[in-house]
Amino acid sequence: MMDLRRGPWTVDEDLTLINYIATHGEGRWNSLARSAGLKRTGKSCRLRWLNYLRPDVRRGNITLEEQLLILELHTRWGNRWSKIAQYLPGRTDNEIKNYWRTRVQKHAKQLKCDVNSKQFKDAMRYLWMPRLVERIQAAAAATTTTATATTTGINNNAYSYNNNNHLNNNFEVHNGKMVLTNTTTPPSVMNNNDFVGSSQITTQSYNTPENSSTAASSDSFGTTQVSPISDFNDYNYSVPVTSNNNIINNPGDNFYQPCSSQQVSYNNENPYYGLFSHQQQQQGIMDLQSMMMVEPNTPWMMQSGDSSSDNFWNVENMLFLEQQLMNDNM
DNA sequence: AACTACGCCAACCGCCTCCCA
DNA sequence: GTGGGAGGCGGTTGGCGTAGT
Repeated sequence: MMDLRRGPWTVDEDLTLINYIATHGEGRWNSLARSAGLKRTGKSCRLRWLNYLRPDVRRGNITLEEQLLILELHTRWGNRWSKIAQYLPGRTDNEIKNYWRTRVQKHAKQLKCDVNSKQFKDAMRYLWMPRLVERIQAAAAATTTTATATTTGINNNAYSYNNNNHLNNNFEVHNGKMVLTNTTTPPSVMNNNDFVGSSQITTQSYNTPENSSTAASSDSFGTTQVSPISDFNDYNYSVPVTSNNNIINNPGDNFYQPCSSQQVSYNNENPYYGLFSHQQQQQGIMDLQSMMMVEPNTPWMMQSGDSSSDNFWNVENMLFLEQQLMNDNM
């Protein structure tokens, strides 16, 4: 009650908390705070641990792949930050929430529309997300020219407690397809309904650095079973479409698709292939054009060459998008 | 150099649910 | 059944760094 500290944590406090948890484990945060001699509330200790000190917390910029995933998952679940965070290993709900508020809402502000408005959601779907896919592809293409990537099924992703040596991507590209991978503990509360529709959920060992070299199958090795609930490895990331390429607005169980040769993928001719139906593309571009017409010099019309990581609606993109739609018409 | 505006993000707050006595 | 504690979650705030003037 008395003499409780607030505000930023000191290095000493951090070390005290880390050492205490290393010895006694986490949980029962109020008594933990008292026992460890920290003049903090249990809540404060819990938050500090989960959002900052936890060994597997991932720091640094949100990658393109993560941005894409956040946008997609937010369209499904809204502000369910903790649920979204479950799909971005190493990222905290706080971090994702901050990303959304600072970056995404900034764009909505630039567009002079509400972040929850149809206008803005269309802008995300028809501009931002395709642009992200395109950039991810471009980056992947650059990578694959220097590396001989093979697709054999399960990836060997070592589960690691080293902050900098894991979790760099939830996606990898194999044979030109975005493949959702998971390199750490899958969501502990995930159930099958959250995930794959028709495909079989299998269990999988998550590997310590010691056994990572033997992780090329879904067999259990009997070592360090972290949370073998569902197999995150080797799922294509794609915007789900029906057989006639109509986008599934609420993908539900079909969102993450298992790898298969029939998987809709992106190609060089039309990066938006499989993303949106022709009608939706038409409607989307018309909506966006009408937005642009209102105020042609709105600040979100960035100049090309701006390399801002989340700048997606520059003149180049708009022209490119329009060109693609015109080609589609022919 | 000084000041201001703005973006980022760690931390806090309040409400809710769950669990257990 | 119920009251209280613990933990979880989403919204909000405030401090710090930096870019702009």
